[in-house]
Amino acid sequence: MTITEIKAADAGVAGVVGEVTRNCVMTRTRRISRVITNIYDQALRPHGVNASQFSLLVLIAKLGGASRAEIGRANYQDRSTLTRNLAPLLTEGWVEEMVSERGGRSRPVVISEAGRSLLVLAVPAWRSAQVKAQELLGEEGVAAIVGVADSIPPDELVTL
Amino acid sequence: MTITEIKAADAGVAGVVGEVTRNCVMTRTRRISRVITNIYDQALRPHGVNASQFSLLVLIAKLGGASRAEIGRANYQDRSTLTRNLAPLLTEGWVEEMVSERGGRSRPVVISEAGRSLLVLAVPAWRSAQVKAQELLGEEGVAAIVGVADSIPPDELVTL
DNA sequence: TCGATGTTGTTGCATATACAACATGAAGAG
DNA sequence: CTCTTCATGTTGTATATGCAACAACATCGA
Repeated sequence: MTITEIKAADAGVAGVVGEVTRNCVMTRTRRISRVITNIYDQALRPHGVNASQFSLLVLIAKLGGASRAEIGRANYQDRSTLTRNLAPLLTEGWVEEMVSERGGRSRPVVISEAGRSLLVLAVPAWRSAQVKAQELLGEEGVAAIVGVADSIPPDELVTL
Repeated sequence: MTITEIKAADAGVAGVVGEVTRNCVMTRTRRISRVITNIYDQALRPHGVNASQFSLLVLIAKLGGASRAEIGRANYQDRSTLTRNLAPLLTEGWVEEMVSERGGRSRPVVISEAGRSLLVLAVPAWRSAQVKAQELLGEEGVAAIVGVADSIPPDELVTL
């Protein structure tokens, strides 16, 4: 490699770094996710539940008797992730296996009485975190994030 | 618990579920993060690098000789997460330990020649994913996410 | 009825993420 | 110079995340 080529390559790298740094929405999306998740984690910690678990529990309550695969699709998560994220909720007794009416391997889950109690007890902490998050994101930011999330097509997960 | 109390509790839970479902920015932020990350993961896969790693490598290149703690702060990540996320990059040889000038336990890292090559080779895949992501997010969505991410205060991670 | 096909759940593997606790070393206070 | 304090990096633990491969079950076509 000649000096010229080395300089060209370096310029190439610098260009790449600048382009990605200036524009990458993946980097920013993940960054926002970490920061926001942290806010809710802190607020919910006293209740022994984390952000991801609280979120999943609400979804399960909303869907009411959905299978793992259905929950996964509703939440844009892999089936296997769902199976694993469900484990702590089952251990804590916030969620229960249902007697599956629908045949197949479908194994629907429902929120338990303990789960409902947790939601009611922890929702003030969620509200507090929500306020902080809204302050951090700003009005436009909140509107944009809600708008974007609520308009993701149901089958957007490439694999699944 | 009387029938009345049960109904009240149920109404309470339904209210909580509705409120969180309609408004939670944490749930949405995490959802967006999963979907967007997936897009870049797929595009970058042929190059043997994932979204998180590509992102981190660019950051390391941009910072040029930053310590783990500094990289973590720049990326709103815990120190320990940085140490661990660095491992695959070191294994692949995309990043190298520097001879630390600054004393203390500071252990700065730099991008290697192999790392620079990877960036140049993989950037077309990144661009392709970036286009897909922009289509999914929409112009406003992209603007909002960039604006939000770039305005997070440097010390926003509660713990750190 | 039987075989092909598709869905569902699980498990092995690799990585991402954070907290708590610890060891190390630097910098100041006295 | 010593003790305190602070920043840094690592490790143990727990969870989150997705892919690949597999097993189990349903359904449909021939």
